[in-house]
Amino acid sequence: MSFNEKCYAVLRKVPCGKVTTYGALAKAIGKPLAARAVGNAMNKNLYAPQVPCHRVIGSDGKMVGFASGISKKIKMLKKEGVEVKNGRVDLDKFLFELK
DNA sequence: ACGGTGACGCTCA
DNA sequence: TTGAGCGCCACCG
Repeated sequence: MSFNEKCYAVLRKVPCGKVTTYGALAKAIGKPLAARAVGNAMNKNLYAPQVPCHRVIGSDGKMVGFASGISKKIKMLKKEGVEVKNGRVDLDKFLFELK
């Protein structure tokens, strides 16, 4: 089980209408400071349609990166019931507690 | 084994 | 409040 696989495993648990952050995800894996590495894993995204990488956002609730386009990402989230304002998400309400 | 790269995160100006 | 800088970790050539 390589690092990126763990990322996918945890991310896969995030339900619709909820989101998580790279930092939280990294922390859940056991590497609180590996947020960057997580992003790297998402970028590779070997498990493309299987993993909801669009539910992963920045620690401040701002969308970052995403090769497919931020706009599209926002669209998908809103579609799932996540309230997005100016490319921002209310972490207090939509941040999923990873365990 | 080494160095470069990147979908991050925090601090300081 | 926004922008720039520095430190992190894992993957790839």
